Amino acid sequence: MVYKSSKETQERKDLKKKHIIDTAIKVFSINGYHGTTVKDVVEAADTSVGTFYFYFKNKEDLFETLYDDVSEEFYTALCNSLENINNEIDLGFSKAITFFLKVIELNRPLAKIMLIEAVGLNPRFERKRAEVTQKYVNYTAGYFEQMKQCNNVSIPDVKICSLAFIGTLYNVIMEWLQNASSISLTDYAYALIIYNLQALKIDYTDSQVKKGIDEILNKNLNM
Amino acid sequence: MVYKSSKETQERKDLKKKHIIDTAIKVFSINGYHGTTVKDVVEAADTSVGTFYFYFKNKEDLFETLYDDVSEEFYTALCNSLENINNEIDLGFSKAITFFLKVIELNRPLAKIMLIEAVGLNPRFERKRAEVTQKYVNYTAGYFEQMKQCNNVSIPDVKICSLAFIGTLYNVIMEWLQNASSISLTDYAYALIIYNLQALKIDYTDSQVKKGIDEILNKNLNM
Amino acid sequence: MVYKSSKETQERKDLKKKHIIDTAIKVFSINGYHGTTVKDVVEAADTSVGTFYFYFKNKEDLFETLYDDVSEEFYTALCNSLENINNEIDLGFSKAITFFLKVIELNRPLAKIMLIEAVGLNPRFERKRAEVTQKYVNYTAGYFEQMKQCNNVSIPDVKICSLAFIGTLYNVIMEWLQNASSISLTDYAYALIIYNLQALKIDYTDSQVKKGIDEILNKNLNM
Amino acid sequence: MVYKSSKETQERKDLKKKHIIDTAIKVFSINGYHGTTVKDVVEAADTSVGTFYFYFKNKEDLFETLYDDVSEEFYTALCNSLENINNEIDLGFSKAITFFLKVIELNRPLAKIMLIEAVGLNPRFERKRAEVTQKYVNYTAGYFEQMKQCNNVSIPDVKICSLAFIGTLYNVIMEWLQNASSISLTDYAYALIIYNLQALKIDYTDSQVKKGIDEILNKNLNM
DNA sequence: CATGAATGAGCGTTCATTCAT
DNA sequence: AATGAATGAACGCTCATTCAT
Repeated sequence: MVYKSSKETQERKDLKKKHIIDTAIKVFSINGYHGTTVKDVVEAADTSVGTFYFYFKNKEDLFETLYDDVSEEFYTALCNSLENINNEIDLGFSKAITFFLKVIELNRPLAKIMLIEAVGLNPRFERKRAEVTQKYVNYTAGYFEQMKQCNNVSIPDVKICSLAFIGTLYNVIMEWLQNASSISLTDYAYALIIYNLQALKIDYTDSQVKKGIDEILNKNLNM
Repeated sequence: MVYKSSKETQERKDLKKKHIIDTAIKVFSINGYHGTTVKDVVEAADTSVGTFYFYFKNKEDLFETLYDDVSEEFYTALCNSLENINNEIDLGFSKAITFFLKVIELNRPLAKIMLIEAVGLNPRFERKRAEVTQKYVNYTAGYFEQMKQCNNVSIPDVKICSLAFIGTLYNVIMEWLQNASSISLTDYAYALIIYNLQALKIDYTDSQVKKGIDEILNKNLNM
Repeated sequence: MVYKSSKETQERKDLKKKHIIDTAIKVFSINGYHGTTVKDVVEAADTSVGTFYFYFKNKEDLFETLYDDVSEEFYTALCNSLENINNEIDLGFSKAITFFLKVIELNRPLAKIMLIEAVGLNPRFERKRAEVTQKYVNYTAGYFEQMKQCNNVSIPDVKICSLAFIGTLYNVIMEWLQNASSISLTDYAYALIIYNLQALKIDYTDSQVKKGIDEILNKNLNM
Repeated sequence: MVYKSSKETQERKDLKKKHIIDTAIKVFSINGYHGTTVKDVVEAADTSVGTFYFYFKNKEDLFETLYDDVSEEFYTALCNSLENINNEIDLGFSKAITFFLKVIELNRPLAKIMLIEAVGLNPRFERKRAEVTQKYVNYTAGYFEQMKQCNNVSIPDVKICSLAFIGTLYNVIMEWLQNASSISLTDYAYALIIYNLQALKIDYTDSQVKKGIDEILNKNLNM
């Protein structure tokens, strides 16, 4: 049953699978999960249904792998952004949020899938999504916990504050996704940062915040 | 010609339509929109497909009326909750949020539909949902605008702060919806209130916040 | 079971039935039999489905009565037109055809139902239509038989000639029905008359034919 | 990419499509368009609904392709039959009509579809049918035009005479279709030929007509 | 007699999935 | 590995007909 697959063919397979996933992201983000047929995907990916079912168990399997990929990508982005926070918390926090918004902005279709298309698919997937969301919240929570012990911040309940914090990001991004893309998402960074800095009672100066934003915006991101 | 348009039959019709909608809320909140067939709804409502299509143009029409109803209900709840805020802002704010959470808690299926099932249905409906969300944001924004002019609060951008504020509520509710219902949503009220009071730099005392929460929790709500 | 129905109520019933039939003719001629629902008819007739089923057994019953009425009307027209033929055959024949075409022209919707909508409805009705058509053919055949014995005409097979004769009328009328109604059907009378006069080898003069046409066209028809 | 578009598979596809069409002709000619369900067709063709919709856009698409095929076939038959007319017009004309009737006789189901089932389907298709009919009429008209210039015939209006001519054929065929199939359609040839020869004032001798009929009837037709 | 709410059999159609090639 | 023809369960929806009021 285990055909000998040389490294090269394995690579070709991986590439093909990746190609289908990348195409599917585009198609799903335009037509939605239920509005997209397997035929739509394979035609856009210039392949055939048969090939599709060679690489994926079924339509939901595709979406799940795709969702995992995307979610991983964003998770890494979030982690990277927060890691850079050192003892200049206001600067680091500003940079982190701006960075995250920038990542989202550069990957609109991915964001649409994560935040819109993946919601309400079916009970089973809803559970999965809840778990993924939890992971994000936990990561932030861990961070907040750390801040709580080292600094003079006001966080009555780390978990709820994490939820609240991510909620602020979520809703601003949602608004941006649903409206014209002509506006830059990072335009919203300043108000969003202030809101959350104050919410957490982190000491900050306006200049540090603006400095953080600028540093990120002037940096080149490659994703 | 207008024999049967008598008040009684009209009332019976309204009741029947309401009955179908109420049943549909339950069914949709369990199986999701795509997981629910028209047959599911009519069987649960103890009626027939023909009758269904007498009252609704199609499945989407049902969901739309249902969504409008639910959204209206929550909107009213939000308005009612915020209206009671007078010059004791911290108390009023606490009461408002607690009240809103309590309304949600008492209407779990409705909340599930508003926040989960209605998302990512299809591009057309997505637009509708964006508009409804906008309505909520605008209402809160109007309120924040008012506060900005009368009080010593820090709101750099009213619109973004509204989005952020609603985002905090949204995400906490989502977490509650996706997990076991054994926990009371209002348990999250305190941390949520503090987060947003601080975010808006509203002067508050802990006792006022707790008083506000208690007042609402000990009050009987009839919806 | 036999309710006492005074003459007046009976008249009212007849009128209502007639009203529904007349309305149905219009609706059927526009949307076709299968494109017309019972609801369409009753709404156009400003009545209710219940009432409809009081007067008619079902949708097909309506069409059948309607068809019978229309067919009777045309049959009478055909008979009347042919009866006037005396020993000036060419004149009489011309008048008859022109008259028939004029009747059709004044009753476009009826003609559409007879010649288009009634065709291919279903096997059962197809038989009925064949019988009705036969009646027309037989009448004409009887007339041709008569002509054959009295005059110098060439009719090898009375039945086939009848079919052929009616076919010429039929096809010209069909063409007129399917195209813009801006052209008058009677414009086709002359060529049609000549075709059939020659086909039957009836002696004719051009002036007699034209006289026959003119006499009918200048006469007022009330139907 | 074009592996399976090999000649063989393409041929198999064409055959399958043809098979469905041929089966459908039989089924439609028995039950009529509205009396035939897609399920009826696929069961008769020993295939599945999915396959049906792989080859045809929908039920109407099937009927349309089928109608186009049939109509093309008869058109070719008509053209072939008329082309053989040379300077012995009476002989050629007789042969043409007899040939056409024979073709019809050998393809009863096709004729039923063309002349009965295709009528009154719906306004859209009615337009299509009118166009196809027009094509027939135009062809005959072209022929009559030619005769008019070369020979001593009496045709006041080429278009109307074409309509009339085709009408004679149509009605005789209709009668044959609607009644028992025990009678041969070609039995009607003689009377029909005489009717139209006289109608067009074409010089003819009885022997030539009979010769024309016989020649066709004794010839083997392969269609 | 009149009404129109209620019924449900049955239709056309879609599309995820399989499998022979 | 790749193809795409074949499958059929399952869906949304229509509409002729019934019947309680």
